[in-house]
Amino acid sequence: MAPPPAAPASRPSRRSASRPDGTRRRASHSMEAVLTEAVALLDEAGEGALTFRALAARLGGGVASIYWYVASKEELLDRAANHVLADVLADAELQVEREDPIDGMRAIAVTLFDAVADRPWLGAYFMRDTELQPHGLQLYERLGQQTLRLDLTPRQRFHAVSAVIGFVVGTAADMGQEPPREVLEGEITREEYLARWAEEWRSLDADSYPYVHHIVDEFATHDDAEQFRAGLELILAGLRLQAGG
Amino acid sequence: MAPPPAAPASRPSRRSASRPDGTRRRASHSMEAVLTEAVALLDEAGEGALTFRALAARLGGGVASIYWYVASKEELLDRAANHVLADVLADAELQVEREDPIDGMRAIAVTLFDAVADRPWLGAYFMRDTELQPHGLQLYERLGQQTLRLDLTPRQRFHAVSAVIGFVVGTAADMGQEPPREVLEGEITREEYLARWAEEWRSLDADSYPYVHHIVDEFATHDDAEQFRAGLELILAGLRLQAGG
DNA sequence: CATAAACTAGAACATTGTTCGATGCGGCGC
DNA sequence: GCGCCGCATCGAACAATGTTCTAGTTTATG
Repeated sequence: MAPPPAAPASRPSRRSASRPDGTRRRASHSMEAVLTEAVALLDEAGEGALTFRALAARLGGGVASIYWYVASKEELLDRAANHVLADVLADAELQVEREDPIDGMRAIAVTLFDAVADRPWLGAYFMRDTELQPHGLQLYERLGQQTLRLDLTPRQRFHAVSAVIGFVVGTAADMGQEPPREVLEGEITREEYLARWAEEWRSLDADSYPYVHHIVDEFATHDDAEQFRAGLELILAGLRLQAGG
Repeated sequence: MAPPPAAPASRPSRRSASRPDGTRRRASHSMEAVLTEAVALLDEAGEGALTFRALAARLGGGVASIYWYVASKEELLDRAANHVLADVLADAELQVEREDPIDGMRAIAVTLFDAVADRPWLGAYFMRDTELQPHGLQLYERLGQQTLRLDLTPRQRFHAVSAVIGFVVGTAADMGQEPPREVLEGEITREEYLARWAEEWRSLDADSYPYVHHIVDEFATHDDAEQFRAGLELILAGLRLQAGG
């Protein structure tokens, strides 16, 4: 979505086919292995867990080796995002053959949401650099293709796709914020946690916070996915209206 | 928007009235000063520029002193966000007296967007902890109050407000990503930068990327604020429809 | 076999958030 | 005045991180 830096030609960063031979003294990585382990680290313990040292240990090599494949941590995360988006894209391609283009948009949006929701880091690195993230660009393209089947101007199509992506990424990143330790470590459940917050809200002055009191029960029992879907429907309804029903 | 950690009672964190007396050996801060300088640092040079050492230097004191007011950098950013939201809230309050509740929602959303757009860090820390961010909660309340004037169920109201905030914060954070050095240092303008990216897109295969080609001109000349407004209108149109026109 | 490119890695560096312990400052009871 | 105690400040040290330097080893190719 956001403007990408023009990629400086930089290092070759080509993969090396590590032969299936198991007996090698020195660790042999290959770009694929680096990204796979990086994503694994990210998925297991969140963004904070991805350090060059932890990654090197997992690869059984030295810290500096990673720099042969990647020029910086930023690039590592850009590439890791693209790596994950390959699966998202594959899923999305399957669901594109809808009669109704808006159904197609919804399907892609939901797929992307699911991916970002349990990978909070992905939101921040989605389509930052189209050169490093071809899969992100393709996802963008797929979503946009649906709008080509709607009666809209190019500008309206551009705005529609931007809106959907902004909403998906923003909402997912927001919902995916690292839960506090208490929940992560299983001390309390998500419900208890929500209830605790709800209680805090209920203790607010009712006259000053009529809305908060009005929705506090909904909040306490809400489901993230349903909340997302509801918001998405608003956008899609507005879009359908714009396209002339 | 996202669940907040239950605030551990922690340090008192009260302000101390630093007397106007200029001749003091030791630096006397006060919470207000800390937050003000932190925000200034953030605004001047982005999230990366806010370090405890830089902040201490600006305050003319030692690094460890800041920890008397704030338990961690996380809390510092939460409080800084709340500090900024005070102004946003004041702006929003002025624009709430609309006839049409949806006009009111739009006004608040635009105000919040403007604030986040040129403060990328704000998006990531918006309403993370309502106890530390009362202003964020009040903004949420104000937005929600508009929906009380619409014919909706509590759940629909909850979803509507969540959708608007998710879209605003997500889009603004996305658009507000740090521009690359070339642009920041004035080597090239934003237009040239966009044009460069557009050129890259135009070089893609036209059959595989029909949509990208279709909107590339729109992209090259697009205005962030207009793009945001267009997306917001989609949500609000969907909402109006849901409320029965 | 020699040469260059592909690839690995140890050690060192600067910078960051955070903690510890010591020290000053202000008012209050006596 | 004196001593005490809570508020407030700060220097120094720590561990962790991204990154660079430099040197080494492997692999393909002629």
